[in-house]
Formats: sequence, C-alpha cells, structure tokens
Amino acid sequence: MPSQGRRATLAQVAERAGVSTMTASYAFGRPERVSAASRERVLTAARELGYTGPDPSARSLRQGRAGALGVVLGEHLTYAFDDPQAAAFLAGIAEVCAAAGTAMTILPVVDSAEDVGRVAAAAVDGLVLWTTYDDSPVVRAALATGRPVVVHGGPAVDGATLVGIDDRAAARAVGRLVLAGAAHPAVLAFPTTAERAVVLTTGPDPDAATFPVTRARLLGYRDAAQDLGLEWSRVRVATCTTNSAVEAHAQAGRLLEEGPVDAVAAMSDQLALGVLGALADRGRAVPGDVAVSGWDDSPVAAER
Amino acid sequence: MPSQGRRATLAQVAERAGVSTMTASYAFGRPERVSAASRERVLTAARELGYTGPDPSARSLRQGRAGALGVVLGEHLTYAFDDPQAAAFLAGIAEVCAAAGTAMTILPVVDSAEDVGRVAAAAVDGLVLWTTYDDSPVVRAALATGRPVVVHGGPAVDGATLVGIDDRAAARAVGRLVLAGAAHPAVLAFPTTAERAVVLTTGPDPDAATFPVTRARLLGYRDAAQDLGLEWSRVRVATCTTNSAVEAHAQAGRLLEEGPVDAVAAMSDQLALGVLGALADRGRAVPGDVAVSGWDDSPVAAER
DNA sequence: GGTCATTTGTGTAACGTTACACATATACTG
DNA sequence: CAGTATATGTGTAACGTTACACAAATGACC
Repeated sequence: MPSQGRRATLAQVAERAGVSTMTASYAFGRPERVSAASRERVLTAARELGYTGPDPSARSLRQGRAGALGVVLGEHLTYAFDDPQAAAFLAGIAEVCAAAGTAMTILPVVDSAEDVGRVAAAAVDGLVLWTTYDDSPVVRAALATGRPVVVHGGPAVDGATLVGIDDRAAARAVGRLVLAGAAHPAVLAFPTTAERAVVLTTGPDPDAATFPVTRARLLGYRDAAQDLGLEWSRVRVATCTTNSAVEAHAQAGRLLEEGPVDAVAAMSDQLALGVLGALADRGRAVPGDVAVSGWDDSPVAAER
Repeated sequence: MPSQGRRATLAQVAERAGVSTMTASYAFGRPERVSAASRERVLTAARELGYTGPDPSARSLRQGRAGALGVVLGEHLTYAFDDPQAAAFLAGIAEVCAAAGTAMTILPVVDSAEDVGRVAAAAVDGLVLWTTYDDSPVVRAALATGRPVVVHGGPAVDGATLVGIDDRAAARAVGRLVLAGAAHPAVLAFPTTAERAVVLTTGPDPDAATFPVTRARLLGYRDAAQDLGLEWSRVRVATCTTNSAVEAHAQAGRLLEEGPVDAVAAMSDQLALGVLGALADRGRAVPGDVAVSGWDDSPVAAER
C-alpha cells in the first residue's frame, strides 16, 4: 500500500529495491542507463512506497532548469481572458509549451513593488512579457533575473528579444484605406499611458504615448493621413482603457456624439466591434455612411 | 556593475556585505529579523553583484513549497481559450492566485503516458483539474502526487475535493421549462465519452456517458422528461466534441435535417448559440417555433 | 586468451537555500 | 543592579536530487 504521511524519497526506494541511489535515479531519469532488471526492481519498489518520481524542486535545483516558461501579462491578467488578442497569445504559447513538454507559469504581476518581486521569485527558465508601457519596472525585473526574456509588442529594450509586427507600417497601410476621402476621420485607440486614462482629443502627438503598440499605430495612422493629404490635427482620437467591445461601444458613442465622423480606424477588432455597435444604435450604415477598420482578422471580423 | 555570466549566490552576497550567509538570507526572506544596517549592506552588495534574490528552486526545495498552483485542462488545453467556460474558469483561478501571491502553472497534459508523467514532475503545491471523464489517468496521477487535488465538475474520486454545481438538479429544472409541451424534443450535449465521438441518437442511457458533467445533465433532462410525462426514448440527443458554437451550429443542423424539432435543451450557451444559428439558417423563429435553452448565463446569452 | 569497447553499478560531492538552536548584545523591569 | 525579555548574528545540518568519475562485469574480436 502507498505510504501514509510523508512522501518517500529516492534513497528509500533504492534501499528497498536493493540498489544504489544513483541506480534508482537513473531508473527514472535515464532508463536506458540501467539494466531492465534493476529498472523493474526500482519501479516496483517505488510503486510499493507510493513514490511517484523525483521531487521537482530538488531536480530543478540540481539540474539548473525549472522546466517552465514564465508568462507575465501584467495588468492585463485581470481581463486577459476577455481579450481575444491576449487569449490567442496565451493559446499560442500554451501550444508551443505543450509540444516542448514545458509547463507554462502565469505570473500574477502588476506594478506594485511586491508584485514585481515575484518575477524574480518564479521558478522559470525564461520569461515572456505581454506588451506593456515603456520603462515598466516589470521589464527591468525580468531582465535582472538573467534569464532569457521575450517582449511581445514592446517596449524594445536591450537584452530582451522583441517579437511583434511592424505596427507603424501596418497602421499606415490600413489608415490609407479607411481614412481615404474622409471629411471627419477618427481613431479609436488603445491606452496611450500606463495610467490608461480615457482620452478624447484631436491630432495628438503619437510620441507622447508610452504604450509602444499604441504609439506605433498612431504614428502609422498619422503617416497615412499625411499620405492622403489629410491634416492630422483634424483627426479625432479616442482611447479605451481595455481591449473590450463593450467599452469601445461607449467610447465610440462619445466620439459620435461630440462631432461628425465618417471614418474610424480602430486598433483592434474588438474596438471596431464597439464602433459598429455604436453606429448601429444611431442607424448609420457601414460602410455606406462610415468606413470602419479593425485590426487582427479575428473570427469576429469575419462575421461582419 | 552586475556580474557577467553565472548568477551570484547568496553566500557571495553575504561575504561581500561582511555578514554570515544566514543574515543575508534573512535580509531577503524575513527582513524584520535583521537590523536595518545589515539589511542595507546586504541589499547593496546584492545590487552590486546583480543578485536578484534567492534561487526559486533552492528555496522551494528547502521550504517544501513550490509557490505555485497547478492547473490541468487536459485535452481541453488545445481550445481552452476558445471555450468561454474554460476561460472563465481560468480567469477565476488566476484572480485567486494573484490575491494569494501564488503563481499559476498550466500543465500541458493530455492522455499519453508521457504527458501524465508531467503531473508528477510539476513543481506545484496543489492541483486543480478541469472536468474530465471517469477514471481518467490524469486524475490518478494527480492523486498519486500526494498533493491536494480539486476536481472541477467531476469525476468524483476519493481523496480529491469536488467542486461544481448539482448539474442533475439544474438540468431537471431547465429541462422542465424548455421541454414543456414539446412534441419533438431534442438535446444538444457535450461529449459522452473520452473519445468525444459525435453521436446522434435517441433516448440514450445517461449512465453510459463517462463524462460526469454530461451524464449528470442528461440524467437531469431525463428526470425533466419524466416529470413532464414525456417519453425519454423520443428525445433526440446530439453531441458535440467541443464547447464551440461553430461545431454546435453544424450538429444542430444535422439534428434539424434528420427530423422535426420544436425544443432544444443545449448544455451550454455556446451550444445554444449554434442552435440559434442553425435555426436562423432555416428561418425558424425562437421561441415561437422552437424553444431553446442554454446553460451558463454567459454574456453571449444576455444579448439574445 | 588477451585486448578493447560497452554495459551496468556505485560513492562522492555538489546544487543554493533556510530551519533550528544557540550565542551575544541590548533594552526593559522593579 | 540583578534578572529577564528582546533584538540580532552565526554555524551546522539538512532539503532530495543528479553530474561526474571511476570500478566491475560482460561481450566482441582476432
């Protein structure tokens, strides 16, 4: 019968099997290194003692590998599962981890000093950070661990690999299509600052945005406006605090109430969905009355 | 400057700070245990050496705690992020973990023997399993680790805590409403077996379903049918392999093509959504022509 | 039968940390 | 000022495992 109380140790298994500890270790970690007979004896002894394999922490310490990839969603964690982009990102990582046989550790980290410390305290072999604002303390903490760091969407920092697309160029291309011929162009944007304040302004300075993704796309839209001979100062820009259709609906509503709009470039399909909702409320036709663009080619986009 | 190459060790930090290793350890792990002066010296030395805190694995080994909660989604992992129920479940766990300062480790585990081994190899303090079928090897592996195990939605097993609702009673209540007065009742169900075969049958034996959730809800619907004086053997049941509106749309289509239907009890809002889609394709009115019920009160349900 | 390669087993020494128990210094009590 | 409580520092001994190097046994080959 399996042991009651404390878990058995590898040494105990070895003793019961009548072999050395190392032989028992090999039986689990490198089965081909040991004869079939010994292996069988070890596994039998293990079963009898209720030993289910080497202790993960001890193994990690000795081997110097944690066997897990750390994922930091930052403030996004709160609503990551509501945000299709974040969810898709997680799903992608999960798939790769599954293939690699690696665990995926999600770190609950926002900005508090206490939280940031958790990045260093996590038993992981590397870190993936979801897009955050420039100079976020989380990025510094991640780099300080000395482990490999990948930042998705920015900010770009020395020592970390940046993955993502050329947001500026893409926004420029999209902007040229959707803003073409518009008399009253508008942008529905992600947050511009770490505080995620809701902003409703006109022709803002893209470089003032500290969220790299937002900044790059604003720059791209401005490029597009210039390409089209459109005054950037006449483009109205509203921000949402999260990538949510519900919130976008409300913000788009404000945008529509406070002035005429005949083209909206939204920074995500979720935001675009909100725009469509707000337009529908007012009986405006798309694309007849108002041109709308989204971003990610998500399933939602296909349906409209 | 931060050390190049290998990470510094606590002993090195202590030496540089001119204190014992234990004092350095306390400076990090229990700051109030050490004088402000020493603490400062230790932290300074650490900064100079690029030491970011105790090695997580070593700490785990010594303390006997991993500081992480393991989550096993099983085969669901592949599409967990597409399944609103699974996503909400993950979000809830994530929230609790964040509050508790615990990491959340997602284990890529399906049924292969290799995968199941990963449950034992994970550095976690406890395990949460997403609903799976009876007698799944993953459940056994989880229990064998000797760590606390919580199973969401079943199966119920000795040694593990089961969380979930009384699916049978709830299904009975819902079934009594939606199937009332139906001449051609139908059920759109989750998979019945581990193989997730697509089934289209009539009055199946609920107890033959090895997915506890499916079984309980089928039992509840059958109870409802009896309550209503409806022959269970006349209730048509179709299954979907995943909790997806797209697939439900197709399955509901089959259901509608192969015979008349005037009431559908779907096991989730996603499935119900598929039913609505299939009905819309055929110009059938809801609830005029066909009564439809979902399950989870998800946001999607509110919109319809 | 002797040489060499391969298979299999073992002892030792870490991996980096913290629990524990004890020693010393300092502060408080009456 | 003795007596006691509290604050602070330290040495030792694990925590459970595996890398490494070596030894012994086995097999292959001519």
